[in-house]
This record gives sequence, structure tokens and C-alpha cells, in this order.
Amino acid sequence: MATALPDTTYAVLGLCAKKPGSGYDLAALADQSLAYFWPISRTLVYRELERLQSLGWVDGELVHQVRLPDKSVWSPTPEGRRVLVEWLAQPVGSHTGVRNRFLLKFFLGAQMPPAAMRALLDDYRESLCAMRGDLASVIERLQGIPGATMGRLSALHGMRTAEARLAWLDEIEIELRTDDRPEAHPERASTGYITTDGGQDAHRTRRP
Amino acid sequence: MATALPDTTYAVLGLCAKKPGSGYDLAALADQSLAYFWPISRTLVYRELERLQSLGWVDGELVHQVRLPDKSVWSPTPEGRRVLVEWLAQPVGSHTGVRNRFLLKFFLGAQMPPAAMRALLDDYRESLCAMRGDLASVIERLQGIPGATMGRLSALHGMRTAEARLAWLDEIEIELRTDDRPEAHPERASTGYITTDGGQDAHRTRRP
DNA sequence: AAGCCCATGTAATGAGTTACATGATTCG
DNA sequence: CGAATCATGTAACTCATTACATGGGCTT
Repeated sequence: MATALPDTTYAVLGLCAKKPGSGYDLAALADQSLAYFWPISRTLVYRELERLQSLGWVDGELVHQVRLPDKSVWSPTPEGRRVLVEWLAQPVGSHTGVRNRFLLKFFLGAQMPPAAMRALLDDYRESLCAMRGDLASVIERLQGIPGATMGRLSALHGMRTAEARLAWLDEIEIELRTDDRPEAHPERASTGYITTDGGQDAHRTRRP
Repeated sequence: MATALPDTTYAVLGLCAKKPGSGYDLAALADQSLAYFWPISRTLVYRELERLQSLGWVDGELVHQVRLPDKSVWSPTPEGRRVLVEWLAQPVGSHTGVRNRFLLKFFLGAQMPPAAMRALLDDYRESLCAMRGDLASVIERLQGIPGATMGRLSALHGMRTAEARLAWLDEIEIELRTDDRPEAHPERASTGYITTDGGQDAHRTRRP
């Protein structure tokens, strides 16, 4: 078997399976839907369509337009639909390489002056609130619209996540107010790393 | 101002600010801590150290060892500490390009036969349970360890997120059992996209 | 006249991964 | 004797982004 294709390839395939369209169309649609949890740039859409075509998974129908440029409307081939369903059915696994910029800063943030940490947390709270609000209005709008179920439930997933993280902010607020942060002096502190080896600093260089 | 450096550069800088060490050490530490929310491969650590050195943000002290290979122990320069704090203080923004492989499949999953959707959800639940369990034990172990506060709270962030998503699974279970999924027939259905334009399919090609 | 929309790309750059190379030491 | 650990890389590759190019039509 050849090297596994990137998820983005299947994402584009899935998009034109939902609704056939030009590369431009699909990119615009991706930007309004998948972008929340799987951003794809316009250029990449074209590249993936090229690949999908060479794999025989999509087929382009040239559509002439009078006041607009001609375009190719892409839809999946039967084979394309088959591999899409196959890919969808494969388990997702837990380590999906999720990157969280906030946590990165938060974890390293013991170095920060308290005021900066304050600002970081406030900023995070604000963006979570905004996200919750946005998603709430999306959900409300999609209520009862046939065929919008998956979109609405995806938005709900994001909203529940945002809510939980806001609750987390309240939860840690108490703990950080006690200002019990010994790691503010890095040279003397334990690393505080999330390890599974009993709390000792692992991978210490063995001394001769 | 030159192009912004990737967050990973600051991540490595932050690591050796927490605890100076060889590239090997830092990679191992990253693998036990940051890997949960910011994975960095070993090779990349070396490349970033090189860059950090050329920027004058870290300094390497050569340490001779008798039974082990010599190594360079990296620590941040005063300038390095300054830019680290500066970077930490910058707001994180909401759209951090978070990718969620599960949501990608879930959203496109209207195409799937119900059994495959079932499998996808069960799989997701299982990995969330595992994650919650792992993080719970991490948190318990870090209880009361001085200097482990940030690590513990980061783990708590992950646990709360996992809990909320498990609750989301329960929440949607009811809705999906009704089997009201008109988008199972893509050709006839609305796209169900998360848009902000009033629920109509946007970017339709204007007809002449 | 300026500027956006539709439509399709090219080119350059950069981030990140995986596989591989090397070589001493130490553990089972 | 083989495997793992410590230590530092090189090489090749791929995903993804950003900037740029082109050009007709429509809006203000």
C-alpha cells in the first residue's frame, strides 16, 4: 500500500460529495464550514482536486457560463465515494496531534510576571466567550433546518468545549489566586512536567 | 520586523528556560510534557536550537562526560529570556488553526452508513475515556508537588475538555437515535454548512 | 475609476515528519 | 549477543501558507 494520503485530501473529496462545485466553490464552502476545525486554503483545494482527479476519485464537468468564467464542477466518482466511506469508517485514534497555542503559553507561563499571566488568561476567556457566542447563534440558526444536523452538532461540540474551558478558567482562578507558584524560580524548581514515571524528573543524565 | 518565528521556536526556548539540557534532554522532556498539546519531534528540537543559537537567544555549554557522549547544555541568554517573556505576554487569539480529525469525519459522516457512524462515535468515546483516565492519574500524582502546578492545571484543562466531549456524546446520542438524518441523501439535501449568512447555501454561482 | 467577485492557477518558502547514520556504553 | 540509552545530526519529503498573476464582469 502506498503512503497514506493526508486527511485534507479526503476532506476535499468529502466536500464535493456533499455538494459538487468548482474549486472556488469548494474552497468557499470549506471556509464557511470545515474552517472551524479543519482549515484548508484555496490553493490547497486546487492541488487536492488535481490529485483526486489523477486518482480517479473525482470527475470534472466543464460548465460554460455567459457572464462568468467557465468552470469545472467536480463530483466524486463511484470509486471516490467508496474510498470516502472507507476512510470515514476508519477509527480516528486519540493522538491526533492537536495543538493548543494557549496551553503552550500557559504551561511555559510560570516564567511570566503575574500581570502577563493575568492578561493571557483574560484574553483566553474573552476568545472563549466570543467563540461560545458565535457557535450559539450558529446552532440557533440551524435549528430545524433539514440536512443541517451534522453542522449543528459539530457547532455544539465546539460550544460544549468552550463552556468547559470557561469553567476551567473559573476553577483554576481560585488556585492561582493563592499565588503558590514556586516554579516562578526556574533554576530551583522541579520541572513540573506531565510525566508518567512517578513524578521525578526523567531522563536525567546518568552521572559516572 | 522579520517574519514571525514559529511557536515551536519559543517552545524550545521555554523548555530550556525551565530546565537547561542537551537537545536530547529537551526532546525527551518535550515528549513527556508539551507533547500533549504541542508535539515536537527530536530532529526539530535540534534545528530550533541551532536557530535559537544563531539568534543569540540560547547559549550552549559543552559538558564532558566519561561514560557517555559529550553534550551541549543549552540555556537561554538574558536576551533569550527577554523575548520569551515578550512572546508569552502576546495574546493568543481565538483562531489558532486547531485541527480536529474527529470533527472532520463527523461532519462529513452524513455520507456514512449508520453502522460506520456508530463505530466512529464509539471509537471517539473510547479514546476520550482513555484520555480522561490518563489525565486523572497525572493530576493525582502531581497533587502537592511543588513546581508542578502548571503541569497539573494543563492536565486539568485536558480532562475538563474530555469530560465535556463525553457529555456531548451523550447529548447527541438522543438526537441521532431518532435517525432524522435527511443529509444521508447528499444530492437532494442542503449542505448543512456552518455559515453566517442566514442558512442559505452561500456562494452559489450567480445565474445570468 | 476603483475595487470586488468569479475562476484558476504558479512560485516560493517554511514547518514538520520519517528514515537513516554513527558510535560508545550498559543492561539482560 | 542483542537491545536499549545517550547524543547529534543529515537527507528527503510532504503538507500548508502566502504572495502574486490573469482577466472579464459587475458595483459604487
